[in-house]
Amino acid sequence: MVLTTSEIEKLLDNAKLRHTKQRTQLAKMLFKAENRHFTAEQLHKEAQIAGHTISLATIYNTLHQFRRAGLLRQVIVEPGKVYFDTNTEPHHHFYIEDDGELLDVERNKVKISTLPEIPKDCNIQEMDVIIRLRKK
Amino acid sequence: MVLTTSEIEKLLDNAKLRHTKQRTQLAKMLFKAENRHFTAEQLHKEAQIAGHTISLATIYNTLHQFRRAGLLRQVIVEPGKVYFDTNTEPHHHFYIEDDGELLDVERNKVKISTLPEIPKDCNIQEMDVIIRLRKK
DNA sequence: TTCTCTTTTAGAATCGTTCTAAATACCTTG
DNA sequence: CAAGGTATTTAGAACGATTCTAAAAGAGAA
Repeated sequence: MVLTTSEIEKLLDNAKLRHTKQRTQLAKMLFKAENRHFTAEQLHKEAQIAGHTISLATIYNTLHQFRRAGLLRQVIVEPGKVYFDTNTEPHHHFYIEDDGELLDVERNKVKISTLPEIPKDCNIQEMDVIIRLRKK
Repeated sequence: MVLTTSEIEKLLDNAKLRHTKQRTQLAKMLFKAENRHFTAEQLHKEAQIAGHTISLATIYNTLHQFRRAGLLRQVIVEPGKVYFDTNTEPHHHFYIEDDGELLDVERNKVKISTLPEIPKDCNIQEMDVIIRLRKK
């Protein structure tokens, strides 16, 4: 299931971003029924294969704009590389170290029953659980 | 409490690493009673302030050797920067985003009662819990 | 000592990402 | 529709952390 043009327009409007060719193309690639994990470079390659001309700088700009608009989330599992995730619900990850693949773990699949005491001058911003896997 | 020279020698022997001036200096800086979190650059500055002449390349080499020997662990919480941790026991972290500080959370302070099903061709390598904090 | 192998080093190279400044696109308003 | 002003895109330079390279220095054995 791919978003229709008017759904994309609504999405960009909500994010207070102008409708441009590049943003529309990227939104169409990203926001489908299934959630996705990808890096900026991967998305750039994919866009080129799809025949879109879009610079890497624009990929980065757009991903950060989408992130600020709450449409994407960053996942940090490896030094020197940032993954983006279209699933913005609270949830966790499997990370398959052999091939750098990320998989979602639904929030309710990891039950955390005790939490440590938070330093008194701090608030919890987010909580990441990463289960690192290796292929047998 | 600082390790004695002979304790350092034992540590390097166990890691099957020759006793060199640089490795000894770094081991003395790192393995004290209290666990530490630091980046390669931070350690490099600290060594220079302590009056040791040691190149950044050697810092990196040595940290990776210590890690392979199980004396250190890497923590990945921020894009483009690797933290090292002298605490090699299974445990978790607070990460104070405002100033990039890492704090240990003892393993038993986070009780994980349910785990998701692991993909059948994989083994759990490690499990990281990072609680991201912001100062009020 | 001398020989060999390991370690250290400065500096170059690399990689993902961000920055810069110029070109282009978009959206008003006349 | 044209003009003007702002937003966006872009190529390429710059950046920061890390790794690599090749040469010099150090350690250990004979």
